[in-house]
Amino acid sequence: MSARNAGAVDKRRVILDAAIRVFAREGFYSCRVSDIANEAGVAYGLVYHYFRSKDEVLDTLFTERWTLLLEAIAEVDRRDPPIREKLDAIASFIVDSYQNDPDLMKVIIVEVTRAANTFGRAHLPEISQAYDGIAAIIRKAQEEGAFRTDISPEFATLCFYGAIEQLLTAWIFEAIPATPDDFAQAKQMVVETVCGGLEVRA
Amino acid sequence: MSARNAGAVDKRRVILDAAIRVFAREGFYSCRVSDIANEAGVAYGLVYHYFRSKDEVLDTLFTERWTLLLEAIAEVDRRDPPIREKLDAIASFIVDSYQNDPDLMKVIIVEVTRAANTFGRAHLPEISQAYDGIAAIIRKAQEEGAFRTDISPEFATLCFYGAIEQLLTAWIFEAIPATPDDFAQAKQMVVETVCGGLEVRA
DNA sequence: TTCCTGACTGATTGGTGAGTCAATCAGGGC
DNA sequence: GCCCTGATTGACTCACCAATCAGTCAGGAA
Repeated sequence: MSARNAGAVDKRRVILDAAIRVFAREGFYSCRVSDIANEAGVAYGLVYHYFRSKDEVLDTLFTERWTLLLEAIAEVDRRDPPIREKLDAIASFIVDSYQNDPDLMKVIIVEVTRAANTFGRAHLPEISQAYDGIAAIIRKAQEEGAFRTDISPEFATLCFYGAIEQLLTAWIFEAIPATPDDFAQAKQMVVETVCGGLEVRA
Repeated sequence: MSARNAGAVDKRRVILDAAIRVFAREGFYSCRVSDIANEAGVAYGLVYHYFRSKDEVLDTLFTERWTLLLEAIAEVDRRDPPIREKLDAIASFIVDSYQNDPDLMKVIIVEVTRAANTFGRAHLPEISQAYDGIAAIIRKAQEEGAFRTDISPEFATLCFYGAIEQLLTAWIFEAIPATPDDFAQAKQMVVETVCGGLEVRA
């Protein structure tokens, strides 16, 4: 890609990684593009060499990661394990993502999936796609008789995804502890609670 | 209060109501203070006569409404009906608030409770107070043997509140229908799902 | 009638920060 | 050696907007 830096770092990547830290620390609106450039150790203008605008930096970060989530959901559905394992795999993917890169997940949740006027609206199709994927999985569980049918799949999805996002929010706000143990317990408890409420009673 | 307008409207209130609409429509950061003044049909400077800053307008809106939520939670706990009714009352209060004034609830959720860098951090004590209230209610249900004890009250609260907030978010994004029937069903289904997952199995 | 208070006005200011652009520099092909 | 391409730089521009402030106006008190 770069002739000048054959073995050197990809500056575009460096800028994106710096942007994650800056957006997480100061918020998208509060930070300045020069903050990103400084954090990346790069000249101001280079940000505009690689990205058309400040917005495009955030769009890129979101799309990169959300694509992985959509793939994870599709993969789970393809392997077709028992419903509990499916939901566990999805919850784990999201929680693990946070554990591995809390700053990035913070940015995605705070600045995109919950930003109803700006980026959230813009990325609504991709966000909805994730909901639809989860809803399809739940619908199948209902058809197979594992889940009760008096709660719509779309609604069950909102409960499931909402619980996970609230969990991440609590970590983001540092309102609950975040040791590796807490992460492990949390996944298990979300699945336990939601599946518990959706399963057909014996 | 006003000597000049003895029988006239309270301009402070007019400004707050206009701010709700403007914040909901354009977002706190994107809108200008002049938008609020125009919407209120009031001179620009009057906003600064009643409020020290743009921030203070949002702070006021949030605190006004959140106080009502905290009172509702306390009241439910005081009356001490069965646990299902308690959670139903809380879910109903929030969903009804949205139904009655969607713009205000949109602003509170999008701009405050989910704004981890700005207003959310600032109002964390009040937000946490609501969580604590709900957690206390769930803890009592556990002590009385109605709820299973292997899921912590704090965690159960996150699931419950997270599901509700995700529901509102879906309405805010216009991702799900919002007829009076949908509101009624929604409350019922949140309580059903979460209680279902938390109750002790027969 | 005069003065005082406080609601109300809107032009102005001052700071800020996104995006531009002209210039520099390094490497590769000829 | 020379040109071309594209990465890289950072000073500058320009629009925007929060906050200020000097003033107007209305009603009540004295």
